[in-house]
Formats: sequence, structure tokens, C-alpha cells
Amino acid sequence: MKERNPQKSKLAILTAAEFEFAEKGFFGARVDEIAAKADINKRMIYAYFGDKESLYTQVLLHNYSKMEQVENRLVKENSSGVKLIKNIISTYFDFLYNNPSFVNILMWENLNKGYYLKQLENQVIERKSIKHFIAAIEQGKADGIFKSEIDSLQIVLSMITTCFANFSNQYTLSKLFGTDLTQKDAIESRKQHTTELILSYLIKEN
Amino acid sequence: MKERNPQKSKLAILTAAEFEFAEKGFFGARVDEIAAKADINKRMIYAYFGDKESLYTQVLLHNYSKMEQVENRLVKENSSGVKLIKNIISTYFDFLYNNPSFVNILMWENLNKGYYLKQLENQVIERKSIKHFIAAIEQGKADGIFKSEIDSLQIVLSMITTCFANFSNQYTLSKLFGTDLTQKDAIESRKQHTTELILSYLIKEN
DNA sequence: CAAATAAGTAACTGTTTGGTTACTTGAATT
DNA sequence: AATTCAAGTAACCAAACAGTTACTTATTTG
Repeated sequence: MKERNPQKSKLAILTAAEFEFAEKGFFGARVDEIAAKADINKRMIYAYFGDKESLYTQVLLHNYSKMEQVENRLVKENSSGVKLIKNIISTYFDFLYNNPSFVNILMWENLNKGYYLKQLENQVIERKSIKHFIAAIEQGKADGIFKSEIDSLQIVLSMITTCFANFSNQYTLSKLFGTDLTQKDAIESRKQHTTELILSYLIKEN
Repeated sequence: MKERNPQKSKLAILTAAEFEFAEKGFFGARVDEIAAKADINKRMIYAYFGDKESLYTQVLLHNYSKMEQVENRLVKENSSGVKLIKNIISTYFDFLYNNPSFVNILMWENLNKGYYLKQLENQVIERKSIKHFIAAIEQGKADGIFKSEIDSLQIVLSMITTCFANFSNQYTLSKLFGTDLTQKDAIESRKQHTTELILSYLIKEN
């Protein structure tokens, strides 16, 4: 029999579950496969997490809090204006590049019409960082740096969607454009271009 | 026994399959459910399409050609400069709004790392419209309408990704921003804003 | 150190799944 | 009207699936 270590087992299950759910989604992932990858008996998954759905919810929660941590760091830096915008885009690009599981799980959630997301507590999902970004852009307008006519909610939406789509649509876009957009240097170019695009729209020229 | 009508049966299968695959993906979709929705015997699916995989490929192909048709119409119009950009964005928004199955199937493909996409012939996927758009932006630069320093491939990428992410991430974004972004008027605002964003970057100011 | 408890195991169950087999029935061709 | 063949049907199969049961073994604690 294997050495006993509940902490290690739980972590092994969560790690394997994250990989499997990210790779195949809730319905595609197999409990047997998660057990095999975690190198534990399947019974332990049910002992620790109840059922497949609860396990998935834990993985979902964990991924959202990873994102939240990064955003909180961004908010704490308390930069503003052009520097903040550059910071946000760079941070999102880097986070999404380093967390493909997060990207996938978000996509699965959208395909499930946000079914499991709805069950999570709002505080984790309705991240306050968004409000912070919007307020910062309003401040930029007040300071005369950013154009006064822009809609700050819309531009924050554009920033987030533009960053995300570079990762979520890597395969179809690569095929469509005939270049491998999963490569690090391609991502770096996209980051650069996205920053220029957003800033050129925001900054008041004179 | 039911009235015989192979054409009608085939179409019923394809329609049901498109719905099921869009809703649940290749692995989540059930052949039995497709048969039930098409109101035919499951055996007929295997008679007409071989297996589940071939049926999926047909659905994939059909969706891509729908998109291609719309793009070809866009190319034929032969508009240029600001009008073309407005046209492209508006057309993509409308198409994606009216074809949620297309949006979903593209997402499934990305989650499958483009596995089934790879098997399709290149001519259907590497749409020539992209090259047309890039060339048109180059022309705009030559005509002195668009900024000479912009990268036309990057801006076309940005246009497409920005349009798409508004639909692919509707549920997670709605939750994140606390407003229902699936509504028609929300989409209309996004279209308007995206157009302004892209044009403000492209147009040479003076 | 023995009793209690938590950690881990193997084998099983009822259901669902993609795909098949053996068959019947409708309609066009002769 | 008999033959032929495509269109359609029902019942089935082996494998895969989420979840369970009954059990064993390691570790803690009184």
C-alpha cells in the first residue's frame, strides 16, 4: 500500500483535475483519467470532493483566484494614465500566456453558457479590478491626458477581449492567417500592437 | 413506416448535428440525440455519413463555407478605405450575431487544438478575403488615408479577434462586468465602439 | 500497546455510448 | 405485377462511464 498523505493526495487530484478539465471540459474529462493522472484510487476523489461537479467547481474557483491575485497586484501598484494601460495589457498577455488552463476553462464556461460560473459567489467573479480600471480611465480624462468623449467601460471591455482572443483563438487564427500565432515572438508582437491600438485611441493628441 | 425522402433525411441529420455539435462539442454531442432531433433512425446517420467524426467534419465544413460566402460578398463590393473597414466590422458583427453555431464550433475547434480543422482542405480555411483586407489597408496607406507606419496584418488580426471575442466570451464577460452583453443593443454598442477604435488607429490625422 | 479512526484499495453496478446486425418495407424499373 | 434495390427499423453489443460497496491497512491517541 502507498504511503499515506492526504494533503499530497488532495493536491494531486486538483492538479490532475485542472489539467483534464482544461483539456477536455467538464463533460469530456473522465474521473478515471483524473485518478490515474493523480496516481490515486478513484474512491479518494469522491471521499475528498463529493462528486465530479464539485471537483470542477473547485478547479474553476482556483483559476479565478489566480487571475484575481494578478489583478490585485496590478491595482496595488497604483499606476495611472499611459503607464497603467501598458501595465494592464502586458499583465494580461503574460498571465494568459503562462496559464493556458485558465484560458481553456473560461472557454468551456462560455460554451456551457456560464452554468458553473453562476453557482460561484459573486465576490470572486465580479472582480473589483474592473471598476478600478474604469475609474483610472475617467481620471485620465479629467487630467486631460485621455480624450473626453471616450466610453471608459467600452475601452476596458475592448482591452480585455482583445487580449483574450489572441489566446482563445490561436489555432483557428493560425490556420486562417497561415502563421503560427502560438509562438512566443508572435504573442510579443500582438502585445506590442494591442498596446499601440488602445493608446492611440485613448490619448488626446495635440 | 415513415415516408421515404433521403434528401430531407440527410438535411435533417445535418441540421440536428450542427445544433448538437455547436451546443456540446464533438465529444459531448450524442449520436442518439442527433438521431432523435432529426427524427430519423440512428442507423441512417451511419448509412449517410459513415461515423460521428465524418458527420462532424461535414458540419465544420458547412459552417466555414457560410462564413466564406459572407466574406466573398464583402470582397465583391470592392469598397475601400474607411468604408471598407466599417463594412468589415459591421459584417462580422452581424454574421456572428446571427450564427451562434459558428461561434461555438470555432471555439470547440480551438479547444481541440484545431484537430479536425487540420483535416480540412486548406482552400476552404485559408480564406483569401484576409489577403484582400490586408492589401486594401496597404492601398489606404499608399493613398495617404491610413498611417504609413501601421502593420496591416496586425490590424486585420485585431479587427477579427475583437469582433469574435464579443461573442465567444459573452457569458464570462457579462458576469465580470455585471451587465448582459448578449443583448442586441449591447452588441450594437460594441460594434460602434470597435469601429471607432480601429478607425482612430488607422486614420492619418491632420 | 490496543482501540479508534482516517487513508487507501479492488471489484462491482447500472447506465450510457458509438457502432452493428439482421430484418422489413416502399418505390422505381422491367 | 414481379423483381430489385435503396430507405428505414428495432434490437442488440462491447466498451466506457460516474459513482458505490465492502474491505484492508497505516497512523494517531488515550
